[in-house]
Amino acid sequence: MSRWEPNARGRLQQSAMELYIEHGYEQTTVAEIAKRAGLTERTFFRHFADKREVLFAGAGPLQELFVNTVADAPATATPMDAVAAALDTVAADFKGHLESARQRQTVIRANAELQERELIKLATLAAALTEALRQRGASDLTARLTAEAGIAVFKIAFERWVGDTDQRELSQHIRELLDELKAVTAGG
Amino acid sequence: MSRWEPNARGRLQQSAMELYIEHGYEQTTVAEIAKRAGLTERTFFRHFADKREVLFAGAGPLQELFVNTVADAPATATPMDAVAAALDTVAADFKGHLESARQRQTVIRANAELQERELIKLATLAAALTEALRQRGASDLTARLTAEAGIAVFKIAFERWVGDTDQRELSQHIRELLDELKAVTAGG
DNA sequence: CTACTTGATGACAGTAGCTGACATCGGTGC
DNA sequence: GCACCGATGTCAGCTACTGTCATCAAGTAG
Repeated sequence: MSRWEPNARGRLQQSAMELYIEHGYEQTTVAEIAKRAGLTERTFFRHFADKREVLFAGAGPLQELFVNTVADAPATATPMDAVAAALDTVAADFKGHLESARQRQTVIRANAELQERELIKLATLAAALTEALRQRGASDLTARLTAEAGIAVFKIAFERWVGDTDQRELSQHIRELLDELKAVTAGG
Repeated sequence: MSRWEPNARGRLQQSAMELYIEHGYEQTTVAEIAKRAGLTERTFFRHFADKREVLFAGAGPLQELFVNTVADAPATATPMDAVAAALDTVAADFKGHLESARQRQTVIRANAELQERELIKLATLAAALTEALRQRGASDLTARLTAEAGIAVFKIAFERWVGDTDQRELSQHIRELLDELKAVTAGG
């Protein structure tokens, strides 16, 4: 028998999410999160860099999925094609997790610090996408802009997905946004 | 004669900038900034919501300039045309301030908290742009996406402007990015 | 001229996020 | 059996940030 309960990190994530929902992010102290998880405040900070980071554990895997899909796209695909393929893959990955996504977004939308953290996660994702596109031979300029446009599409599609009351899938929102992007930039 | 030296806010901004450059953002305490400005820590927090905000006083006027230019664009202009016009106006406004922009970006790039704050300022700007485009009659979807694309162009152009060693103007970078955006979304 | 109000600042105490240093003690390898 | 490792606890401390009350020049009313 081991000295401690297993999965301290997971318990901290769950406790944090519960408390952020119950009382709000600002009203929750790290000490409370740790206590609910059966740990101390100091241990919280060994697992997560700060009070915000505990909500963003999924960012790493999401970025991997994005980057791998771009890397695996056929060599003939344009940069935007490769990004579109990644968006499809990611949309499939979110399928069935609408409710948890909604809860998380509700917490984040209620607090500016959390929005900041989400934005920098998306910016990091865009940087990783940029690098993946460069690996495929795109120019710096093309890679950077395509990545930013792709992330913009993802961000807006995601917001609409969790905000909508109808039954549209994330992948449908993404397709709509990609079409709209083409339309919006076509003129002139 | 008045009771205190005038322009406390400006003195705080200048002191903060100097100290962030001299010793770095993290190594600077708010008490030090206030002391250099001849004030107390408490007064710093009456002028700025937090230690980061003192670097972003220009965000408000910038947003106004963006929004007003979009609003004043001819009724026949497409949403992207209106945003392009705003980008031109903003580029003209930055002309001649390359060195101060560089200093500021150097400080921001060295610290994650400051990058987060910059990102949320850009997101707020995108939201304001979205609203301005909606006022012109654009749909929610079009307005949102055009605003985000425009801000992406601005962000990348600005980075290249302050990062480049050559003599290209911000407006040239913006034109190049707008062309590239069209090219990148045209395919398929 | 006096009294009252206003507004920017100072003084001070307190909370909470976050860090460094050291102790603890099951599990693991030799 | 012993040394080491790694996850956790304990504790002291710094600093960002807030609430509250005091201060006092300048403006305003009468």
